[in-house]
Amino acid sequence: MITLIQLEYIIAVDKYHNFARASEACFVTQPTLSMQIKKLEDDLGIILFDRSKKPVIATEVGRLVIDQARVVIRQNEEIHEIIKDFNKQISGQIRIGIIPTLAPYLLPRFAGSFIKKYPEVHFIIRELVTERIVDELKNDDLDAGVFVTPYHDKGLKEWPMFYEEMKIYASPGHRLLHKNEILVKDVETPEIWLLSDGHCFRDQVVNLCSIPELPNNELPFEFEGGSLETLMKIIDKEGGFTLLPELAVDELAGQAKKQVRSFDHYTPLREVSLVFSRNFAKQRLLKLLFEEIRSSVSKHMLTKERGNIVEWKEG
Amino acid sequence: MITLIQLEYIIAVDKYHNFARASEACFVTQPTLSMQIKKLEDDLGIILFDRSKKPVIATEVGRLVIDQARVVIRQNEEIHEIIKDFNKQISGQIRIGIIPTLAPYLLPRFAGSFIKKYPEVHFIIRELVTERIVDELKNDDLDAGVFVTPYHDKGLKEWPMFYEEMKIYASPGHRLLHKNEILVKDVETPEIWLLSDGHCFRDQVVNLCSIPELPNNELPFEFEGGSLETLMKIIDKEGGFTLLPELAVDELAGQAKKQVRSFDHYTPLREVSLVFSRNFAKQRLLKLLFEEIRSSVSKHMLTKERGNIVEWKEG
DNA sequence: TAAAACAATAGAAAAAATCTATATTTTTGT
DNA sequence: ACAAAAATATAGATTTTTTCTATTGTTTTA
Repeated sequence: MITLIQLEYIIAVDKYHNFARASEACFVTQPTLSMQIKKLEDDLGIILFDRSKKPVIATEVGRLVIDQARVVIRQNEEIHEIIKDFNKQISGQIRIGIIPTLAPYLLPRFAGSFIKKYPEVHFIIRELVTERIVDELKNDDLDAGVFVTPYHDKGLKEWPMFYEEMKIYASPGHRLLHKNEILVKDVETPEIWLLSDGHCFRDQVVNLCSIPELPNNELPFEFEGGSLETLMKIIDKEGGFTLLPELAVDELAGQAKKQVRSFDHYTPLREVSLVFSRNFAKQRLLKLLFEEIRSSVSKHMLTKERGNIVEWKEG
Repeated sequence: MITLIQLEYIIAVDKYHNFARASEACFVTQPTLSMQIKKLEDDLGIILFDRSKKPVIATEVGRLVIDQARVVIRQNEEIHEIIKDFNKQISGQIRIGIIPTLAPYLLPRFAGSFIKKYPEVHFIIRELVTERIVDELKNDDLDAGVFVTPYHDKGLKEWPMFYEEMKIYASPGHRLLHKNEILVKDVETPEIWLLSDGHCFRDQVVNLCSIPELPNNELPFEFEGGSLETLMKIIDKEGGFTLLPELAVDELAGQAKKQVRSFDHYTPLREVSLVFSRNFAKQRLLKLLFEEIRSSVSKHMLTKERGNIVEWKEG
């Protein structure tokens, strides 16, 4: 059976008149290229290149076959062109609201590839807390929201996209990092740092730890903010710990990675959905966005079976 | 990277509107086909088939991509057409003489594929003993001969094609079959059956066993013939043994296979060549025939390094 | 509403492609 | 003509990919 790779290889040899240089151009080693060409020659029952002449030159049949190979490769590339053209037909405007604990980690994953794939779509993104997103959805100032569900609002439709694990981030040398088993009750201490009110992730942590209200009075100061990055920097300096969602943790590098732990025996998850007004008409673009976001996160996050969803809002 | 197989698969699904039947048509299992199509869809970043509808139907982009896939496949098949057309240019007559101990085993291996590949070549084959072939080559009644070399004739040119091992074939239950080591001296007995005079293989066996002349007087009757098949049948019935060339042995099936042994510590070989008159002009067809025959025998026979060539004619 | 048909998924096994190291052949320069 | 260099082929190990079997999860049909 002929393969497209083999055709690429013979085209390269025909171009460079030299197996070694052709193999470089194809990003493989010279034996790889030699073997594939030999295999193709055996399959076709003909000799494509006259190796006795240096530089190597195509045989009489080889010439004809290589020219046809170019046609095949060109027609194959046409498939990509067809898709690009088709995606250009997808046009219009889409206005998205996304919460601050997701935006910096999720946006870079799908925004670039989405706008490249659908160059005719005008894509507007605003970073807002959940409550604001819901308001604007209902006012029709936004087309869709990306936030943590279930939100329990009859007027909204939720398409769950993925499930993020809630992990622990502690200051270097913190006692939690040395425990060989971390349970939920281990984090039910006033030592925990939280985002300010209004951020659903704060409510989720409070819910998980089942404490009515956590006074921060053991900590050197109170923090009012919505940035996980800031929170981490404070913890590194002042000590203590917090919980972080999985996508934020994935970004960490080097030393910081070692300050992360998972809960044992119980995996708290937060469900992230694409949310829109129930009577929203043009769902086609949303469906494409939904697929794009899902394919941008790693596969294991697509299923909720690995843990338990933590609610943050009463139904 | 798109592969041609994937394109075949999507064309099949588009034809049958059903993954299982498409997979049958492609001679693979349904999961194989499903996975390859999924892989292609991921690579292209689009969905080709709408599986929610039964029977499955191509999506809008899917339709465009599948149509282009047909173009790619057709252009690829054109490569084979080009080669077929080219081979039609190869025409003319070629008259070959081949010895009786090779003809029945070697001819079926290359004759069919050769005439199919070069339909414009008129191919004439005659089964003759070496001496007759040489005569007719010199009379120009044959273009080439296939026989055992070296023949030591200055007027002839020999292209060695392959090397056949000489093996032992004994009647069922024969003592030779139970020896755990068979040497050349073990077969130097009058119990050995041979072809009649004029067959080079007889001379080779006599040469190998280094006995001036072997009287057959211990055997129930004398055999005059040139067919190894007949010889084997006699041995099965009357007892005794003979030597057989490798290609004849390869044909054996079931029980007969168990009556075959190889020599230990020493592997006698016979060299089979394509031979032609030194002043023969049109060598192009001969070269093609040479390649065709070589590619029809198994690879290990192409080299003489595994044993020792037995001569049969003084230089 | 149960059975049948169909496609997706998981894990193991088989096949194929690729790599490194080395041999062989051809070309080049003296 | 010969040694060195350049180019391609070959061998064996390793990695990657494909395919298979078995099973699960959906949708359709009766």
